[in-house]
Amino acid sequence: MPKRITLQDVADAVGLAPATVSYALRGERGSDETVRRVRQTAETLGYQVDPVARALASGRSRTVAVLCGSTRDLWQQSLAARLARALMAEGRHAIVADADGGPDREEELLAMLRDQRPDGFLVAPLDPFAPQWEALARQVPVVAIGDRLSRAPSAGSVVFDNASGFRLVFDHLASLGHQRIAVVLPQRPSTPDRPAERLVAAEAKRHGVVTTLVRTPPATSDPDTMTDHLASALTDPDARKRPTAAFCLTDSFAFGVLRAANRLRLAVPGDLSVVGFEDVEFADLAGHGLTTVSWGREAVVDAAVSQLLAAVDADAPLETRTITPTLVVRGTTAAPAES
Amino acid sequence: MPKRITLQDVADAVGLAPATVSYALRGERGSDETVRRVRQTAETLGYQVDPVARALASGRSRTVAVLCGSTRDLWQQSLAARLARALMAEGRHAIVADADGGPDREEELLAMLRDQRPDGFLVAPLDPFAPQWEALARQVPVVAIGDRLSRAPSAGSVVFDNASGFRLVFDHLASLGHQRIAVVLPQRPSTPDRPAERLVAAEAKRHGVVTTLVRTPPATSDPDTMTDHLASALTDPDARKRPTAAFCLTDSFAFGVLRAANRLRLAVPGDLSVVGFEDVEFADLAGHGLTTVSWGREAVVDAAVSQLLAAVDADAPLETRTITPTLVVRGTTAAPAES
DNA sequence: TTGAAAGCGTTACCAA
DNA sequence: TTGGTAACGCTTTCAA
Repeated sequence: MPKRITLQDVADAVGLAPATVSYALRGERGSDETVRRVRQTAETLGYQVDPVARALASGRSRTVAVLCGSTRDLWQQSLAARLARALMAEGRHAIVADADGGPDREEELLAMLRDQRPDGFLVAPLDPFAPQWEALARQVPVVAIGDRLSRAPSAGSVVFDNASGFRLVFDHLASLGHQRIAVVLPQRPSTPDRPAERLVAAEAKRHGVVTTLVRTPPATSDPDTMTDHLASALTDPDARKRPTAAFCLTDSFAFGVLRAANRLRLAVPGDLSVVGFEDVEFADLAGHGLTTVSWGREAVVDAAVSQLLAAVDADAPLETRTITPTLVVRGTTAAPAES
Repeated sequence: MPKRITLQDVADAVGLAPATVSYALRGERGSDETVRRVRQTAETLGYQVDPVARALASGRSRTVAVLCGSTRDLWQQSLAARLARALMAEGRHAIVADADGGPDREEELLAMLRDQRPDGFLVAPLDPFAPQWEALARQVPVVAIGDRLSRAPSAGSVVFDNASGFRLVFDHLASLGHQRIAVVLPQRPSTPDRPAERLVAAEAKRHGVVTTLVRTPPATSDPDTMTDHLASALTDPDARKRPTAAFCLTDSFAFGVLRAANRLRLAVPGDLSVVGFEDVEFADLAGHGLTTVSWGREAVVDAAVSQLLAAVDADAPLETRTITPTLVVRGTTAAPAES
């Protein structure tokens, strides 16, 4: 077990005090000459700071905690992966945790993560109202993705312009002549920044279309559950009451709908047009293609990471950034003629 | 900023020395009565050990480092997410890093991760021959996924029974009458545990079929690149030389092939049957379905995590575990008749 | 069974 | 500009 080279070793080698070496290495002080010598010696000795010791002494760790609601959801999984990559690119470690659907688990994880002394938090909150956010945001920069943390004014956020997104979808479907639209949304209550019900109602009214809300459990690995939930909504015995389009607020749901349609022998898009609300990869390959609202993941990741690191490094104030959607049309068709 | 409650605080409150409290909390020693009192007091005070201080003092951190080759690859992304979830379920933190395709980056990250004092490593090695694995594996338990670390005999591994996987695929395709099969594989050299070329040759010989190797760059976000690479292999002007099936060693490649086929106006599976070699979700939804070899991700994750934690906690020896494949047939059809 | 004291490797404050 | 020295909060060895 090769013993670790410590600051003390470098100090001894260069004939200075550990403190001086520490400062020199960080470029915080020291004459140019000293800094040069110290760096040189550290280099040849192969010295590397010990991040753990540093974290204990300084309270910061060059680590960012990423806490997401559930990586079972493909969008979040890909988001987490991208955030981690972006952070690494900035020289930070990501420590990722997954609340896996439980708000209580979320709270517990938060406490554990805080103890790791991360320099900042990137969270996709399950419960944006939870009281713990406030205390957290006061201690360390926090950027929430998807919902603002209403109780924690000092936290930053990246939110989605849902109103525009809904408008794009309903404009599209209505222009194709769809009169009855099923909206598939998660069971958990909607939040101020994702007021699904309200937006659906508004769009329905604006276009004079009929909507059916289908609430499904969060992305489950079990497609059957999903199918069961969807089947009843899609198979009204009276064909004139059956929805001709499904608008899915999660792409996982969209895939669930496609599966359900398969089992029910509904042609997509012949009998049913399907629209997703995220932009998972391979939307172009699903069946005849899946029309989606795209939010530009790079933009989301960048808005979150750049904002957080600016706050961490330069103490920049946190803010709310809004992501604007685009509609990518694939595979939706006009509503089938009434028979 | 509410001051942190330390071991000292608990010790003061209960009237014992910090050392005693430390031991009692961990259940390492102390009379039953002492342990009870200490725990009780810690509880009411809301004491939580500081993981950073503990890591510095003890050298262990209840953290596991997960290093993967590239989370751009969907399979690895999902693997990383599942590993993280499994680790959390066992009360460990995951610190995930992504070498993002570069073996040199891999080496660099490894050094950084080691400094975080993880209790173990879970790696999907880019370069299983790299010398650094040996030193690492001697210091801390390492489990490699996908390839054994030949230079690090003390490391454990989870490998895939590729021979069986290839056999399943070729048996399937040959039985459907396919005579010319394109095999899409990554450009990076094959490894002892993934001897793609050798297995292809063996299967080709066994079934008397013709194979074409198509080497593509690793999972890229740019579908065009992929299409360009594939196009030439799939569009021999002489139809009797054109492959009737494509066997893709990565599902990302399979999706790439499906995209390429779309652009080339090749019907799938009419003109071209496509088989994937991983089991990404939604394989059932891609076009008319994608036949895949499934490796049971739960099994992979479990084999890796349980083995690693047994070594960490109980000093159990590490071993090589092999995952056996299953063929999931979807959407492949008989080879088109020769014209 | 309990406790005192010496680390663990840095950083930060305050003198020199 | 530099250096002592005291944290940081815990574990561990060695004595009591």
